[in-house]
Amino acid sequence: MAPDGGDGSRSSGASGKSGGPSRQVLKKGPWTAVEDAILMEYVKKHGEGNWNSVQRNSGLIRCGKSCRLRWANHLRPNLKKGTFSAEEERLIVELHAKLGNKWARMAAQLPGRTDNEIKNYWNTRVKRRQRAGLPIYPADIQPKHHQLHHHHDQQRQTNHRQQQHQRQPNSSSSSLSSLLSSSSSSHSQKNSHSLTLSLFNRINFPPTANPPKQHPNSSFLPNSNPQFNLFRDNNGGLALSLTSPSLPFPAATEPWFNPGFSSELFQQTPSLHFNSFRYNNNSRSHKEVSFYPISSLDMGIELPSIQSPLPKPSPTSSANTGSGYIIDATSSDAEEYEIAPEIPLGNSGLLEDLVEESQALTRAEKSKKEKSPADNEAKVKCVSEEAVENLWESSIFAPSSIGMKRKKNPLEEMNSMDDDFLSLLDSFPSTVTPVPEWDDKGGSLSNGRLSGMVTAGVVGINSHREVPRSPVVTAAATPHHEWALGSCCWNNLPGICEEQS
DNA sequence: AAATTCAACAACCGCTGTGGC
DNA sequence: AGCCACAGCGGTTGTTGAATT
Repeated sequence: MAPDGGDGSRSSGASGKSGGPSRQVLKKGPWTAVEDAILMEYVKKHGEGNWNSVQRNSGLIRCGKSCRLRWANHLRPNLKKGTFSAEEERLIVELHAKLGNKWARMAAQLPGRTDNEIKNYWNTRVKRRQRAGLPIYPADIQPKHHQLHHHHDQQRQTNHRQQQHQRQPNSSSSSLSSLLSSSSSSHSQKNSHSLTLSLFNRINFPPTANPPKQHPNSSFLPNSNPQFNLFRDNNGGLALSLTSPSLPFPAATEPWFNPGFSSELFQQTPSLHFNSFRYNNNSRSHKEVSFYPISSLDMGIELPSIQSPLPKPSPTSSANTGSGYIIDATSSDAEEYEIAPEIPLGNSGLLEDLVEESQALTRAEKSKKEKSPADNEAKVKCVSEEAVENLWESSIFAPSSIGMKRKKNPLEEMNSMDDDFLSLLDSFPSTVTPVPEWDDKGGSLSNGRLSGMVTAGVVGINSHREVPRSPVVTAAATPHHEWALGSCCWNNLPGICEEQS
């Protein structure tokens, strides 16, 4: 094994076990705007991959792993930021029921979303529901991944956790979600008929004025929800899109909106029309959540999270059901996915459930040795399910954007910034290397703005270092966007920025 | 107003899988 | 086959701001 791949991400800060070209102490912690700019510049010039060479060639004092993560989670085009839509949440729940803690695979089904994002969302959601005494999955979704084709993975993860426990006896590890995903419980099953809250309470979607964009290579799936469309692509994969581009950007009036970076983007591209959703958070009653599209110009405030805390169950109403919520599972979109509870399993994360599964595993091991016919049958089932799943996972097209969240501007970081920056400037290659194809198409974050920004930083606006970059509009937001982008193919990107016409 | 709690997010860590040599 | 470097994944932790007490 190659722990950390020698990418120097270990705490000591030495850059790699081989010593490497430099034994510089690698920077950790939050990324700065300057670092982001450099990384984006680098990726634009050299493309993705070779993350370990980023440090060598760009002067970034970051390990390759960190660079990859930063790129994947924040800088790459087509990233969708902001709160998850109800539909996305629904999808996440369904996918989790199906896949377990396979965040990356789930992310592949959620255009513009990262595994980290989904993971974070899930963990907090699980925590919240746990605290509220609610089952993890809504009544109409039952996990089925546990005893099927992911057993191996979970076994591996379990081993992994055990190892970590051995290494870190004090670690509280065993996260809730991993616990959940690795445990099949009967809890949810028990509650499946008494469950009174669906996470997806009634959501009112008004008809949109804009006709849905349709993937040219996809077939449009009928969907009762006028704001969301499901597509089945050529590969049989499913994808979700909004009928109008949803760019959860802040308005230019947001305090963290960096006007010098790309607010002009908004001004210069009148053709872009951003919609978002206003969340009518009747949070106290949680009876109804309504969305309606609004202009980005109307987005003066951060959208409240739909992941808002669940109300405390009233003592009276929660007596029997564990919660006092009114179920209103009107979402019909899930029909497209149909997570059928072939093996009805719950998933509450309760210890007893873990024990149960452990016993079940033991039994399974036994029967395995006996090579029962049922075992073979199960294997066949596994294979076929995997085949279906492979079909499922092939959809990728992601109209979205980079949306950056607020950042802080800690003074201490300001102090270190100059040093960082100077060293970066010293080592940043000045030669211009060929720009990937996609750079030509969209323009020029790099050679225009970014360089300018870096330069500007030199002459004195480095105090904006922590000012987050404004979101970068992708071609997805433009009417003539090539839809079949694919979140994995960056060699043919339509430009990170389209601000220049 | 201060302290506390919590949700959301960003980033790191440790591990596995894979491909090249 | 073994080693190494790298990419990627999943779990965990730390930080921050908002909400609550």
